[in-house]
Amino acid sequence: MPMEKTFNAAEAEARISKTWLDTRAFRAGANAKPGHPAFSVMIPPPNVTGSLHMGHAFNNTLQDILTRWHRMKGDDTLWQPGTDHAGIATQMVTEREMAKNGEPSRRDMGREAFLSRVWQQKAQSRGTIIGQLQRLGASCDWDREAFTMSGAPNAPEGEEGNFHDAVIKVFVDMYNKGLIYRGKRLVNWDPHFETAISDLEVENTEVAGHMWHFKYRLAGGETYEYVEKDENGAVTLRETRDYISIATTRPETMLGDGAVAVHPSDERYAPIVGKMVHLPLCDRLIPIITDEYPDPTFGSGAVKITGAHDFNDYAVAKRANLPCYRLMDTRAQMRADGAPYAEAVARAREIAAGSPTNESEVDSLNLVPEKYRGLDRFEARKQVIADINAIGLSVTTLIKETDPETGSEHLRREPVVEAKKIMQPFGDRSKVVIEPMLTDQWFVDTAKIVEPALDAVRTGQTKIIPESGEKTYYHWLENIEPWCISRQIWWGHRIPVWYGPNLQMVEAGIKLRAEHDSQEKLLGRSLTADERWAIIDKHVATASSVPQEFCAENKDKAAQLAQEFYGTNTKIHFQKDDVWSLRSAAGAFTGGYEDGVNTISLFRDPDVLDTWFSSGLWPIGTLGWPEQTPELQKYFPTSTLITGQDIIFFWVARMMMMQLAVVNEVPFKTVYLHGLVRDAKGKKMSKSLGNVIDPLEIIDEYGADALRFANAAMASLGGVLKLDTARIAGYRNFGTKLWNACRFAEMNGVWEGHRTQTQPPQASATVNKWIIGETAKAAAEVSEALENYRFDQAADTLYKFVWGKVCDWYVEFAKPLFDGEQAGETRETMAWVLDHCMILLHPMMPFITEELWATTGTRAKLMVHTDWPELPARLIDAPSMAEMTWVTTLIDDIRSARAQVHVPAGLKLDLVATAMTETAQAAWANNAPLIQRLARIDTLTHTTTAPKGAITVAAEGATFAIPLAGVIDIAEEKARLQKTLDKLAKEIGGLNGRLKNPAFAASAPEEVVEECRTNLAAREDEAAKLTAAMTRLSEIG
RNA sequence: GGGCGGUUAGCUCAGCGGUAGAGCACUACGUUGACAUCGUAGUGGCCACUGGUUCGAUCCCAGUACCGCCCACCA
Repeated sequence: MPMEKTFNAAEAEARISKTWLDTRAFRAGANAKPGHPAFSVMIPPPNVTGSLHMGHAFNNTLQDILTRWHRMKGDDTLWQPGTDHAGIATQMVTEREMAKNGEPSRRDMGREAFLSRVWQQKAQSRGTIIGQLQRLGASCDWDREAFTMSGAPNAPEGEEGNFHDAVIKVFVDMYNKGLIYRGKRLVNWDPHFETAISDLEVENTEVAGHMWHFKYRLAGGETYEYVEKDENGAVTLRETRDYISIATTRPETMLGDGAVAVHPSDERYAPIVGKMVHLPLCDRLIPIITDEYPDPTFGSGAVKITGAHDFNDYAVAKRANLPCYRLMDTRAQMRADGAPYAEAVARAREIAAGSPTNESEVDSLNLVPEKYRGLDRFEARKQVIADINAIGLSVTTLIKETDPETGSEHLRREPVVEAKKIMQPFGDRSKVVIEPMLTDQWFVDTAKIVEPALDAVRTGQTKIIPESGEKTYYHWLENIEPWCISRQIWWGHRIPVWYGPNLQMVEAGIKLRAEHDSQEKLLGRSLTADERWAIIDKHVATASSVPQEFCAENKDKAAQLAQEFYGTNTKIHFQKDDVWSLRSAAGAFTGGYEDGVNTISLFRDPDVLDTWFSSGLWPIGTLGWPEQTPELQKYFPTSTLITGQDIIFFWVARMMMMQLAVVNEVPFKTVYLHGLVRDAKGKKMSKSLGNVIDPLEIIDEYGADALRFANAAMASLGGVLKLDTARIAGYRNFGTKLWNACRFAEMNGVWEGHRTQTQPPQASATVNKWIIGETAKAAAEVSEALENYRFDQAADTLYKFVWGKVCDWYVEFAKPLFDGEQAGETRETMAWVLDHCMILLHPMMPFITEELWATTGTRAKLMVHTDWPELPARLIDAPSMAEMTWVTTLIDDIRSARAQVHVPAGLKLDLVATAMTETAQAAWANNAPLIQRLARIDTLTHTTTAPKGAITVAAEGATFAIPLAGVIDIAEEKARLQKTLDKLAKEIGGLNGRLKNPAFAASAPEEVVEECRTNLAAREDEAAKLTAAMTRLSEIG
């Protein structure tokens, strides 16, 4: 059956993909040759509920090109696929889906039920992205598909695997090595998802904000002389003040202020440092303290310090040992819990006066006055401002107003509110304003594991390309902050830590148990819950609030650790999962108590790990670690990681740190970083802009190969990736071009009885020798480009070779040859050349090449397993190359000359040679039919004198004339010649200028000088010929 | 504020010491033994600006302007 005119991608891709999958063509080690190295790539796992976007398409195309290339080379190749459980994102997607379906909410169904619901969601979505990757042609070993939550305790059937075990083991190991710790820190809190997030998950965005100025009055009605001076020390303002002025962009946080800070060098406030001020709206006094943090030149120079809701203030509060009062709940509403305000503030005053306290008590005190309790933080802000304005504690300014009716002017006082651009933190997922929040969280002590990760890149053990990526990497790692890894969500790896009472609490527990029992005996009844809690609180308050941690792989091991810790005289009991607090932990003492054996209650930490903690273990986790699997032996460290530069910190740096910390090896030898795929204009693709290009639609329209080739072509190192559909269409056309060259070959019997040949035929015709050489050249260039991750150069080379050399010239040259003596050799050559086009293109365009491969000959193996060529340089035959350059240049020149003087394209002309060197004559003789055909020349005659009324074409070693007396417009031909002469003159001028400069001859390398001379001679020769032609034309007209 | 990149044909980009290239777009012609998803020919550039190094700079260095991206705690 003859070939169709075009490749039917829609039909063929599915069929070919099935063949690959059915034959397990992508399995690890497929096509591996003995003695060849391993080549392994870890896919950046897409979110399990995600779908393929252009970034994936780009990223995976590059991985696939490398993988297919190495597989063809015979390397032991593994491309490890899989998906990420993507904690917050997946939980969000599932909850949204549940809401849509009218299912009960997450909290209503409870943790266990919700988790199985997420697993269900995962099962549903998983096929989507995997199928989409397969449509792209991704040659992953699909039998090895991994999942970052596989083997989790609640995983359903079919989700076995040990990724979860690996994650937990790493946590436990790192914990035991002191690399992971828990602490109450100020963290970024996402009020929408009600979880902590890491620094990296915060997006700082500039928004329009306001700055308000408040007065905090000095206690006891004290006053001071407030003096401002200019830079020369001259007094510019002097007044008696009974207040200090502070500025804030977040007025609602003033309710939690612990102090006002000024710079120690700030003379304006020197008289009042150490004095107390009234905190407006609150019955509290706070001190004026000094700290290096306030900038005397900014605002009033005085800063309110709210330790629990601002990162800078927190640092100041720590230095000054100020209590940090938390004002908001997990949803960033003003707290409504705890004791009434009057009670809380009374206790706060005691604490301020020096009464002993601890972190947990401070945290439990709700210092939000009743009227603000339960308000959203932004609502509270409005209220606070209004209330401060009302009591006259805003800094005001005088405004002159004109009464529109009477025209009379009067002055009015108005609070100063500055409009100001402020940087505001937003959650990268939730897009809500992030609240610094003082909570207990788990951290990786990154400072302790960062050095090996830095060294690995510094020493070149791991190479990052482009090189600028290394600078970014260093910059971040050298300034690394502790990594908050606990998340207050449900979908994820639960932190393997159980809490029990610390020894102080055990002691307190024994005491409270005694009190509890004696009370009951005294009253002769059971205590009420309130009575019981009162006892508990009394005893717990004096104990350290830090719980005893038991970090272990599982419950049993935790129990074992606990038993060892508390001694045999205790009974270990696990509290229900979802509730935990130290208060209730202590409360457990009032529960099971039998025969002098204390019941110790353990609670498992309800939090889960940051998704990036588990994906940080992707390289070893997917290979079966902690088992020492053969795959781990063979494929780790992996060869190349290809990923977006946007996750260099999230993922790359953390993989480096974690792999080094866990197995003391780098996870990969090379990291290839690429930018974000943007639209043709360079804009970010976004739904709101409506410029999103869906890779699947592109595949439907142009085929996967076109998209892939476009991706490769735009993958220049470090550049911005602008995707233009016009370009994709162009590469689809490129595929068609190759297709039709093969179709042409088919029509000419090239494929008859063809079997794959690694070595080219012994060619006698220059054209065949030439194209064999061009093929060898292209193959070498493509290999080199891929070696250097220059996908763009590989694509460019192939495009130019296949279209510009094979199709434009070789196919045309072959046409006359098929009729001659060298027909057989030419058929063989063409088959070999086209085979190599397919092979070299296969990593980039796998579908069309696999299809052509099957269509065009008898093949021992699928294209996907065909050997990558290593063609010896001797195939590049210099004389043939030179001769064909002469031929193609001559054809180009004749065509150009004809077109410029408007000779009809179809008209065959005679050619007259007025001068020809031996080389030129040989070149002509060898290729006459080719030239005649392509330049539309009838005959070649030789004369010594050029005919009059002819156009002239100068070639190397020859001058040709095309007699056109009466046909051509003399003026037009003169113009044409003049144009060429002008160009030559410019070149000659340049070359001459250089050669005549003595410094040039003295300093430039010999070969450059020589090349200049040769060039000049050639140009001058050509110019002479054309000048002569010009003269002849002038003689006529 | 700190860091990293970019500025080359109308558009999107290569090139990065020897005097500028591709694709697309555009113009003219064209069914020449595969291909109109095509062919042939052509138009189009003080390679951002200013200095410096060099025999020679689009390319190296310094500065300027503009444009991106990343990081950052000015209340």
